[in-house]
Amino acid sequence: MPTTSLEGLVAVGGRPLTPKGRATRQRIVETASRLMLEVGVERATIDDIQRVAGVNTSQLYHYFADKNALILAVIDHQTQTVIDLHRVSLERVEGFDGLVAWRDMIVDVLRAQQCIGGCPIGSLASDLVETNLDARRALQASFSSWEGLLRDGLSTMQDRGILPSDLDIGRAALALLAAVQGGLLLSQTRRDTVALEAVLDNAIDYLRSLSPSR
Amino acid sequence: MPTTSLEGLVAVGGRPLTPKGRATRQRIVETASRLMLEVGVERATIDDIQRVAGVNTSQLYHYFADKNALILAVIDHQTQTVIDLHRVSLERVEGFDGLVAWRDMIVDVLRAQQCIGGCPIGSLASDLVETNLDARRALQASFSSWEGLLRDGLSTMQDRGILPSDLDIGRAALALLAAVQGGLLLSQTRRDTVALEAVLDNAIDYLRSLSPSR
DNA sequence: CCTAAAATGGAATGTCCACTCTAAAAAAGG
DNA sequence: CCTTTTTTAGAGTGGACATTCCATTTTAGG
Repeated sequence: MPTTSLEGLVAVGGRPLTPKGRATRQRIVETASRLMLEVGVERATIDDIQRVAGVNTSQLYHYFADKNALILAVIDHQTQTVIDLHRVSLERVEGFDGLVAWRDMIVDVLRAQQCIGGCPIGSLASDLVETNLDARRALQASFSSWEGLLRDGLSTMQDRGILPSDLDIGRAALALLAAVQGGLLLSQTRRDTVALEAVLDNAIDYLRSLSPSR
Repeated sequence: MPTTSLEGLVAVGGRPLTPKGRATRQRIVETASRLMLEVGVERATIDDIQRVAGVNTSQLYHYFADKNALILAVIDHQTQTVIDLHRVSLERVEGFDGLVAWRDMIVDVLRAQQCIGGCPIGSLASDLVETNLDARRALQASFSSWEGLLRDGLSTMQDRGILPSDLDIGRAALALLAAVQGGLLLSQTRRDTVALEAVLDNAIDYLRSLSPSR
């Protein structure tokens, strides 16, 4: 398995990184992440990434064996970004207010970027699932973590009696995640947040309809 | 506006098509549609499409000015396919049974293709929204038609008193469509239909929770 | 300091890919 | 039939793109 145990701490060939090297590598990954989100994985050229990141060919290939390795690093990076963002929002969820705040956060983020770009993980998934097995597996794991965050939030609500104890939390979390993905894709296409708002509101209202304490 | 008024009836330069020409054009569009769905728009090479469709370069460029024109034809074709499929399923919707049958149809189709490929329109959208304005507009229209089909179904239910008269049908239709898209993307990534089933079931159950007659 | 390793520089290579061009075969239609 | 249009043939082109290679500069650590 070509897994990097410690992220971003080695270059090609397992060579260690100096602070400077780590910074360069980081800059490449961040630039690649942005470009791949903006124009897709295929259209984000190595040349483009080089130019925007301000590095040259050797630097890029010093830190990544090939474009595929860079793609996998981008997946890790975007997963980290999304998970961090949603963790702070979801770990405070103790009731429907928290869930609504989470919904608002997602909508606000999309609006802030003018409905451009969609989901950092979802768009990678769309680009890569059918043509890159390693990527598909990594993205599956990303979705899993994200789903886990949601499950934890719902679980807290369940413990507090806000959701029925016989509710299948895992399934509900998966449905919420799907709602986010679909809402983002539609909103990205339509360039307005209505679709995202509608699907998330309905998903949350559905849970509300199950709530015993209401 | 570069709209083709009558689909598939002219070659480049507005030339009319003989039956033979129409067949060739059709074969190209169908092959391109399949390949673009399977490997994405970028990776579906003109060469690949030629080889699989059994045509040569001249034939392809006789019917399509460039790859972009082919892409737009593929969008039209896939839209037609999806709309036709969902119309037969949705125009019978008069109650929740019909909605559930529609859900089952979507799940069955995905299962039949082993969760490979995702949504013919959704994956085009993901590939093209950020880099191809004409495509984005066309796909926006595709989603709109699809949404209209759903709205009609919900409207029938509303007329029959199965859904409350004050329900925002448009918003509900949009949410359902988003659920389909998100469910398909997740299921495609996970290679199982659970995500699609979960999000659609919840979306339908939400509508059920609003139903006066129940 | 001095040496080994890491980081940077950038030209060069070969493949892939969308698209063009010239020409011939087939079909329409008067 | 004979002319015009449509369809098929397929070699060729120029650019884009991922990757390689050789060389120099910078940093780490004893």
